[in-house]
Amino acid sequence: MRYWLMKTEPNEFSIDDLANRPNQVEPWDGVRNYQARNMMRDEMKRGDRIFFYHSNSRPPGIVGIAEVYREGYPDTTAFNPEDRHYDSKSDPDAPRWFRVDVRFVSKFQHKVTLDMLRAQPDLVDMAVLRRGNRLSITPVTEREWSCVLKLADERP
DNA sequence: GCCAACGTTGGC
DNA sequence: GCCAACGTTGGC
Repeated sequence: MRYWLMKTEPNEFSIDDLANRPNQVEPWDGVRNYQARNMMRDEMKRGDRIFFYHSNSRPPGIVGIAEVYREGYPDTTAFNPEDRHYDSKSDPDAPRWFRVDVRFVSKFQHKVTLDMLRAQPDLVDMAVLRRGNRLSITPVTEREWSCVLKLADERP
């Protein structure tokens, strides 16, 4: 099993939105970046765990855990001209964009903030913390995963 | 609202 | 294939 981190703006889609969905499942669509597409299409497997990260939030940070519920399949929002993520170059016969479905697992008592992550020596190499990183999906190592879980627990 | 970082686009 | 222009991301 692998670990991931997925970013979302909570005013667009938050962990509470996910928890309130029927079956607590939601398709992660609208991603229009090839690196993120490749991870969803090729690498993310059912049962993989996901840190749910709120960006453009005060403060930004990890708010809980989700899991991959359905593995990569075509993102049909790319075919819909009415959709804000419409891409005329995505052909239904050869889809350009993919999504996974994610399922809610748990919400932290307290957000593990970006500042807390940056203060951890064990997390200096964490992909999401790399300077200038804008990828909305990044891999997380097992070591990083348990370090963040510890931070979530330690918080009073 | 600002702006640094970075991906994408398109002219050449 | 280069690179300037442009758009987006996301912290601050």
